[in-house]
Amino acid sequence: MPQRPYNDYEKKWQHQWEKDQTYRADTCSKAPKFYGLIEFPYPSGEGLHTGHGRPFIGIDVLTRKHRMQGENVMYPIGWDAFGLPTENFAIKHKMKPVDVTRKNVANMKRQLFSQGVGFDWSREINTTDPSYVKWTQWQFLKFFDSWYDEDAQRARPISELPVPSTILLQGDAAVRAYQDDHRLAFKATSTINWCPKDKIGLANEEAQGGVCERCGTVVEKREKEQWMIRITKYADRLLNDLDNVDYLEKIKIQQRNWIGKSDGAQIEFPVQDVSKIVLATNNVGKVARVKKCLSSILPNVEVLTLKEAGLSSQDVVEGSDLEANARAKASAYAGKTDLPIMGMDTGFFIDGEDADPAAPKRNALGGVDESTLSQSQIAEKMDAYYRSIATRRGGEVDAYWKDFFVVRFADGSERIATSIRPVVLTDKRFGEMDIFFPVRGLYRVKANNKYIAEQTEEEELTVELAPYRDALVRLCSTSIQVFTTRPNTLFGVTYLVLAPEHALVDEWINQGRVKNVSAVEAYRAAVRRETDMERTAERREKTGVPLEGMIATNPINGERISVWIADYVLANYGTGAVMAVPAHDERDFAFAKKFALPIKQVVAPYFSAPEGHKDAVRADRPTVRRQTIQAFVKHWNEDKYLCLDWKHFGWHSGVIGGIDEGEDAITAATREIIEETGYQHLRFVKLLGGEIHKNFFAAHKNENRYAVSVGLLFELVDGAHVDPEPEQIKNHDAVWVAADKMRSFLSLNDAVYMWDALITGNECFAGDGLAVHSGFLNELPTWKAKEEVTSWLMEHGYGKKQITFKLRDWVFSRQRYWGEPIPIVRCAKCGHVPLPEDQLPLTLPDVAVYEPTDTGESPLANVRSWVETTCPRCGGPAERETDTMPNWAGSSWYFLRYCDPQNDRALADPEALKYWMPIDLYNGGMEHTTLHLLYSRFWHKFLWDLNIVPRECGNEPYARRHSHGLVLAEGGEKMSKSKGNVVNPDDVVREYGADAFRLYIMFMGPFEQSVPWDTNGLEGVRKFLDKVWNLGSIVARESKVEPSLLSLYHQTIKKVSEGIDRLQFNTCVSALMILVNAFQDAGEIPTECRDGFLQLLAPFAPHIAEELWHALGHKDSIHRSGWPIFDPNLLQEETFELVIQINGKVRDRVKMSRDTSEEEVKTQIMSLPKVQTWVEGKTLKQIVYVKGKLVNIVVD
RNA sequence: GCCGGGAUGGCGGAAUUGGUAGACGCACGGGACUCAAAAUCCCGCGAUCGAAAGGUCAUGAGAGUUCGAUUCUCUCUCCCGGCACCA
Repeated sequence: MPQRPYNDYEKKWQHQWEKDQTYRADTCSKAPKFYGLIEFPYPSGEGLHTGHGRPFIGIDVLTRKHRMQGENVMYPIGWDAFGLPTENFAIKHKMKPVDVTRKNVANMKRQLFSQGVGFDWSREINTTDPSYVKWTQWQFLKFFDSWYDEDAQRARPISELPVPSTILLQGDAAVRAYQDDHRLAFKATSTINWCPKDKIGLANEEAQGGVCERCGTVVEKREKEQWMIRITKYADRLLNDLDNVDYLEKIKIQQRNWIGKSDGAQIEFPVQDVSKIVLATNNVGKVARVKKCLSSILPNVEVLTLKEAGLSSQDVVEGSDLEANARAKASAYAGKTDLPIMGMDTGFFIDGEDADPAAPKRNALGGVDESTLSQSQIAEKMDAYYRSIATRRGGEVDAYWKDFFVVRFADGSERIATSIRPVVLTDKRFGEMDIFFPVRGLYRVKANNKYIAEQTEEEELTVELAPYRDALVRLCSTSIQVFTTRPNTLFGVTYLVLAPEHALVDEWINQGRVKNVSAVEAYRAAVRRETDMERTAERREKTGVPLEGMIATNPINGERISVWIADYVLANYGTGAVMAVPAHDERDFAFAKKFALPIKQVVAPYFSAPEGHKDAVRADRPTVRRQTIQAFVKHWNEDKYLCLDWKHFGWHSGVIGGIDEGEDAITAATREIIEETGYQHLRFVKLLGGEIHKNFFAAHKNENRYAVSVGLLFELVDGAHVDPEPEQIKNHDAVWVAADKMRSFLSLNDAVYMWDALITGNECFAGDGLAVHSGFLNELPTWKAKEEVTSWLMEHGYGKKQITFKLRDWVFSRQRYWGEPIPIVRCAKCGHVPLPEDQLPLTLPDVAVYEPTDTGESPLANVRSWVETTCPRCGGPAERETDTMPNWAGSSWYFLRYCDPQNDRALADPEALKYWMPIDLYNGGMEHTTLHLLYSRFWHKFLWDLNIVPRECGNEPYARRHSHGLVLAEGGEKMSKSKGNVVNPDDVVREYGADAFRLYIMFMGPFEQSVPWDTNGLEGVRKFLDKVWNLGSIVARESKVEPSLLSLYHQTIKKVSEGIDRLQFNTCVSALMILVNAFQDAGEIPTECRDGFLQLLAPFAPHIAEELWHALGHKDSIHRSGWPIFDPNLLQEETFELVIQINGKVRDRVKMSRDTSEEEVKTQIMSLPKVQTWVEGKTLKQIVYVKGKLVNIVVD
């Protein structure tokens, strides 16, 4: 038997393919395209291990099939080459990262080549190439140069950002600051996770569980100014667009969880500190307005005019501007009352007019003495004046109200607030003039685009006057904003908790309102010292400190509640504050227990039988409402409980009974237990959770019952027992049930619920149910109560619907050398200035020392010659940004570059992108489903928004995403260098050949599951390949082909074709093995099967297939030769084996012709001897016939 | 704790809409060839009772739906992955 010289032919074909460019993709092709992608590898010094082979070879098989089908296939490869391991290795060995990278790439490239992976090497890219870095930096500058338009739901150039007139008025610097606040790439100080070992800031994603993802070191917190990217703006789109892509379901779920959308409400809890306030004016209009605004949010603030406060009006010398006027008015009454005095002044400013801020109204009056005119004359004059401006300026002019408020307290302290209400002046006239606000008829509110006279009072308050009202509220109280997903529990709020870092805490401390400052500060310091590790440690005891002196008001019921700080509330989620509902939230419950805070049930579990159930409410029967109890009675010395078995109704429950008029639950339960069971000496132990509601048909009373029920636990003191009255026990027996049988014994949901409460001791109910003890919400189901309470909050200005995401903005700065420099220059005069495009790429300085600094600054900061530069805008001296980008940057767009890898005018030619995108299949590891996948989807959407990626490509880069399982070491553990269990593919390829390696990798198990490596398994596929090799010596017979063999051949085509499409490679290999075994058994390969079989084999074992293909006399490569097609008529043979079951058990099989009719089948099988013996003496009940498969004879 | 996914021989795993459980491969046992070994080929290989024919039991455990359940439903146990004080 000839040896199979795989070493010779594998090398031969690998070189031939390279020479022939067999796997090259052609962008100009008219053929349908197929873009298959694997995650490009990081060129590590260790090279590839066998696990890497799985995705590479799997997608190689898939793309080879598509190529053979005549499609224009792109299967590219590149290197994600920036990164810490290379940098650290280079530092350690005194090398340059660029050289380390080059060496590693060469090695891994050789490995891939030797495995016969059909990559299009002409498209190879490397993220560290300056030609690639250029475009990564260019795209960063696009983020810098963009803002997110919420209305249009897309990114737009910053030049298109509408800047409010109030900002424009403040000059260039203010405009720049405003723009900086809206850029998608922005700089912000944030607490970062700092790895003291790697000396690098980590993204939240890289510091999960409080340890560094790379080295496992416990991370520290540091404050640092970092570049951030506003990925949160895309949260909704990243979430919703998952519906339009074909990802494995588990991948979608992970993405959804990571984005973490929560639907709820934002609620404002006022912390009022002013109860009476005097307005330093007798202007009725102003007073009315203030009263209206305040009463809507702080109803118990009493607003007095000077007269009402018993103060006589004084002449006030007007100041030079609004602030001075307001201040002067307030000061005029200082010392004359103990009440706070509010001075206010309001001005009307017209954009572009030469307004006099000191006396704006005089513009309208044209210097006429105000005192000589009546109110209506003033109004008329002003009306005419403003209208003339609007008309002259083309109908519409930007204008705004500016209000200034000063509250002066008796102790001399002041609180100030301003509000700005933008409006548009028009020459249209609506409604009547308001003598106190004389331009009323002429303006339109910018925020809602409605003319003043058309506004409802509601709109006036919530839209037009919102800034005004907010300012007033701010003067009379502080308010705490909380986010909750369960606004329906608002009546159950018993305290508030702020994150220790919350800004309000600082504010209150500064105002001297917190009475226990030292305790609060001590707690905050302790929290700051904690690592994330400690803070999130499991089953951690709740800690916290009350803010003494701060009392909040529950807006829905006016209850006064305490305010705490505690580290279980996170500063960076929601509003950094929560309303605590201990009865319905586990964390709040634990906290309330620890600090003895009140717990108030506001949701009752609700039980009702589903429609059609025997216990379901019956429409034709009356409903009787009752207070009831359900009691579990523990045996006096055994672990068992007294229960009721309702003989005729199928119910198993605790002792159930009604509460009579004037009775409490314990008395009622005691009475019922004695009456129904006869046991006498009871001791009450505790209540089981709160009340529950239950609606059902009470068969024993023939009526519907709405029961409000309470669970109780009793203990029997002794066995004293008196037989109960027969009347009491006609419906049920009292039975003893062992504790461990209780759960399966109890048949009623409510009984099980109470039992669980008994066992777990859990008094906190976090589920949905009916609102109770909740005023106007009572007995509404949770979903409805949420709606109702939210509308109430909106109506009363205390809150609104709110959606919150877990997703945080992307920390984009790394303080390391081996990454893309961020192409920004810091200029003292101009701020952050982007590098002009013609200065890209900004390359790393070629320096000897690039070790990280302990200060947390990038090593680049030490390279002064590189750092010092000139400002591209003003030409003055400036410094370069020294942070570099994270690895995720280059990998967020590499799939676009593959489409046109050498382009130096664009990141890729739009035509190439249109042709190739989206990616037909993207395969990668589950470890990248949260980060890389999300970042790159986001990045792609952004480019798409800006039309850099053409519309035709779609806004999702990956049409289909799949993931592969790990290859584990032989013992089932993860392969790792430290464990020394890594299998090197080079050894495998040398010893068994590339084809055997590939085939085994594909055969070892389901593609998406983790499977341990097994060297013995490799022997199996080697034997298979030997068989294939030796098939050559089997004579191909031209004579008639055995029908069963031909049918098997067509089945194999079907199985392999479909299997590859579904990435079920293991079953494809097994199908090929079955076919080869059949060829061998037959001693022939039918000529008509010969080529097709090799074609089916080619994607898996490309070398041997090519070798045998050429041995058959073919001149061109098998890999572009076509793909066999099965004939559906040949899939089945004419006869089949009918399975005969009797009562579901297989008793016989019989050959049948496919065209036998059902009748014939049935009569034929009944006469079979085996059937006879099984059926004899029994009555035939039914015969089930499944065509072409089986018959099931059912007998009695 | 929450969200996913899973559990099938000694092992990796098959069994697309409920229809012959254990395909294919490994390991193991027996045989042929050989002086012998390797390689190769042939046979066997879930458990159990039986001389055999054949029966019975078996897809993590328990229940249910069905003529029929590895597949669907419920409860539980264990394993893997992800998230984790996210209000």
